[in-house]
Amino acid sequence: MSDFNESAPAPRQGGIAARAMAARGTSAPDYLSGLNPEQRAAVETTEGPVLVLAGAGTGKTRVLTTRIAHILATGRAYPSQILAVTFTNKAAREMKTRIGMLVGGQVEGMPWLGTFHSIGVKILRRHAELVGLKPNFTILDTDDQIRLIKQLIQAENLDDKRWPARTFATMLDGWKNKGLAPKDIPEGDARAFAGKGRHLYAAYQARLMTLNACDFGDLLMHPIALLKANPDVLAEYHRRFRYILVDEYQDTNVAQYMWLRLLAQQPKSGRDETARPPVLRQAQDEGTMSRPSAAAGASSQIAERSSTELPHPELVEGRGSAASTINICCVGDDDQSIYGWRGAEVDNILRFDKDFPGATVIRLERNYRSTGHILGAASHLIAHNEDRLGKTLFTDRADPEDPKVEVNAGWDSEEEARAIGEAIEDLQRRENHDLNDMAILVRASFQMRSFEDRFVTMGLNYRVIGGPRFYERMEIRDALAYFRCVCQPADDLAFERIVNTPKRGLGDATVRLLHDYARERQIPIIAAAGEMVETEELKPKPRNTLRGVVADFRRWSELLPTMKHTELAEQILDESGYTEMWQNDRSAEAPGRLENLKELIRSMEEYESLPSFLEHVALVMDAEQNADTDAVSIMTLHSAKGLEFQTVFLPGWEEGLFPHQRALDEGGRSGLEEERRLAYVGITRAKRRAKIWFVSNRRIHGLWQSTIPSRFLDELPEAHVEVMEANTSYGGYGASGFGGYGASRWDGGNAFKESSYKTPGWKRAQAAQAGFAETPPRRGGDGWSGGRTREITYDAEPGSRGSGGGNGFAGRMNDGPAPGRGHNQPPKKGFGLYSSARKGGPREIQGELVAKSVADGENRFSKGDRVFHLKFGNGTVASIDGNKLTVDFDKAGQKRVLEGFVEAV
DNA sequence: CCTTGCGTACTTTTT
DNA sequence: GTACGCAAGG
Repeated sequence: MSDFNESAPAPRQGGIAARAMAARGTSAPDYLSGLNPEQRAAVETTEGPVLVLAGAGTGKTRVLTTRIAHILATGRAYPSQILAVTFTNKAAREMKTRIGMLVGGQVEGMPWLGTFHSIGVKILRRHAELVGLKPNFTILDTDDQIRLIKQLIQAENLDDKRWPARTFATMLDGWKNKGLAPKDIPEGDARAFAGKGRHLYAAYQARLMTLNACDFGDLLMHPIALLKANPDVLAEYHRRFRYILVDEYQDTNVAQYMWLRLLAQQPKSGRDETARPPVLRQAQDEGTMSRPSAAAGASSQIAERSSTELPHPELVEGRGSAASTINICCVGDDDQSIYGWRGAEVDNILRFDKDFPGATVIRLERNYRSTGHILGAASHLIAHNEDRLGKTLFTDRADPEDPKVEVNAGWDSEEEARAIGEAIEDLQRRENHDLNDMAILVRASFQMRSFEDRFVTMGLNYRVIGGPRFYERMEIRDALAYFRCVCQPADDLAFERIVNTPKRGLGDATVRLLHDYARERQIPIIAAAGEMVETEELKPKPRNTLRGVVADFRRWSELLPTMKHTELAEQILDESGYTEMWQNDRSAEAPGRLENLKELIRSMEEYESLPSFLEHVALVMDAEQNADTDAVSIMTLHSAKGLEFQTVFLPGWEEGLFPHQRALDEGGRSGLEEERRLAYVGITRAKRRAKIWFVSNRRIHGLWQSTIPSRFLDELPEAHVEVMEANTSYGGYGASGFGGYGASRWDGGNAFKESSYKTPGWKRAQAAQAGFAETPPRRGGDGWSGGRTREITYDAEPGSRGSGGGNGFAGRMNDGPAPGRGHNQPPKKGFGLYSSARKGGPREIQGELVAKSVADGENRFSKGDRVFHLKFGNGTVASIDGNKLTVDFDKAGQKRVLEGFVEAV
């Protein structure tokens, strides 16, 4: 609350503004040197709405941070008068550091640099009571949200199987992304969930209010509602924020757009979700901050500012339309909009100049990251999209040594992993290539597995980026729930989460009783528990247990003010039996979980108290990956956005996977275009080398399916692409084999051989694709599941370029069993691989294959054999069922394991 | 109340 | 193929 009143302090000695000003040179300041003309324009056009279309690798972040430094250095605004929003904490952090580097020292006093959500919280905490919350409201994460919804669905007597809470949560998210309150949702949605859609939404919101809680969507929704309903509050913010900067504008959703429009005080226009009273006021209204009205323009701005407030009279020099005070600068790239499925509206960026009339649009097209081949390939590909503002990346760098973008074919996903693994080792060996500077970017996370398996057997260091984040892990959430109960005795969801964790015999029945009791009396569950242990309503056993739990929480709560928070946290976890629970857990993950808990306590050190820690956790916590060790990164294309690598591997470019079938089915043309943008993002991550792969067989949902090359391959320009005829060290695996064709060049000697779109392998791929393009689209199916592989025929004209990109539907390839193959077996081709794994120390991964490909009756083991298992140790075979063994392990007890996972001793 | 077994689903993910 | 969640059994 405080800094509103001190909103225009004189620059502190050594404060950011002061230092920035001191750093300012007489002519062009240091920070401007090294910018190209477009970048410089983007930095210096401070007044009026500006859209910076920043292509991949064109120095977007640099522009953004330099712009802020410039605004500060020229005295246009104080740090506290700049609103700078990003999407992720990571981006916010990076911006903070980089501004700090420009301006020198730490970025103190940029209180309004943060994510949409964190700034939303900040606004909301100040004015919580205006939307019916208390300032100390809790922020629910997805998990809490789902559990709460589930309760509501059950309360409505709906079958939670037919109406899953997950689905509702997704809908909710969609509504909130669009800024729709219960009364605003479309009729169709209102009738969803057995006609209770709207009712459930309203009930959910009501429940949040009684819990004094918000979900993530509310962090945007509430501020919007609040600002709309309270013009005086809105006016405060208008006076405060002299400059607004938005990162990754192409990712904003409707709600974020509304939020920005409100704060940017954009007057009513055609597309107006943010109707608001005209609140352009003169500065004399409030405080010392001055903000000129739209009409007042630049001159009055200077006139009104006393020397003590803003010491630099050249405040508003020239630029920008004097008639506009909307100093909003949005930076983004429509070609990198890949979050449509979670509510991002590319439209926001596409029509920026209509939303903000008179906007300056600046294109950054000079790329500093990649080679000409990579840019050429990416640009040509993305040019197939219709909905774009249009930008062409270029670079001056031209090195004839630069490799073209490679397209490689493989037999199946395992070969793909193997070949990429070898390519990585090759680069490492021949060029001393850092593993840290290589990445494998996949469309879907299931693809990661084959790489992990392969790299484990190869002994190649890798790290998976993405995955469940630290604070989403079960043990972390459990621990946090304990802390929440101690700090916020009204946190029902937290209490419900851990009453019976570790198991203490307080199951569903007891919880339901507690719940009912609490509801009836309108008190928090913990309080209800406290009361109920004094009554006869519970059975003696649960009653005594519960009494113990209640006493524990009382005790911890009392310790809260006096004890050091890290120690208290440890004590809570120990005394509750939670630590012990994992110590006794035999599973492989248990040690890791204990380690995570320690890490959690460690990370608490940085905070003052348990409550202040909890405040930050909800929004800000994530696990930093350690970059100390050299390792290849494996991640999804989505999480690769914003990163760059020397070499990038792009596997899985097959119809149905990439573009993904579901994106096609559900998104139509725009779905396809988003997939194409994803491909563009993938290629442009590479500085020097991009290696694309596709395979002809992939296992999807447990079934092997034949696949055809992605249409995106056809959209790459030949001039920048090299089609590789490949072979691997496994000889028999000619990589160019499509659906049963033998390796055409597997005798071709070492490594890769240059080829082109004219090679037989490529033509076969085309033929296959042409054939499929003719198969009628099948609607309403669930994509890849439920089919069997079908023989691919190659009777189409060789070399005929399939209609490829055009028809919007991938051919399906699931109509009958592939000849010569059981439909549930890995496609066998070549020789020796699987059988060689049977003897002589097969590794676990290959062992799995053995287990599956061995025919019945050929078992290696018989009852009574002594065997060894990596995880479970030694044991005795108790019974055999096909390739599954039941083994009595000496330590771990009886388990069913695949034959391939054990070895004879 | 806790374990076992079956059915179902299965792209992407930040806050 | 596998993981996860729910429903029935000990």
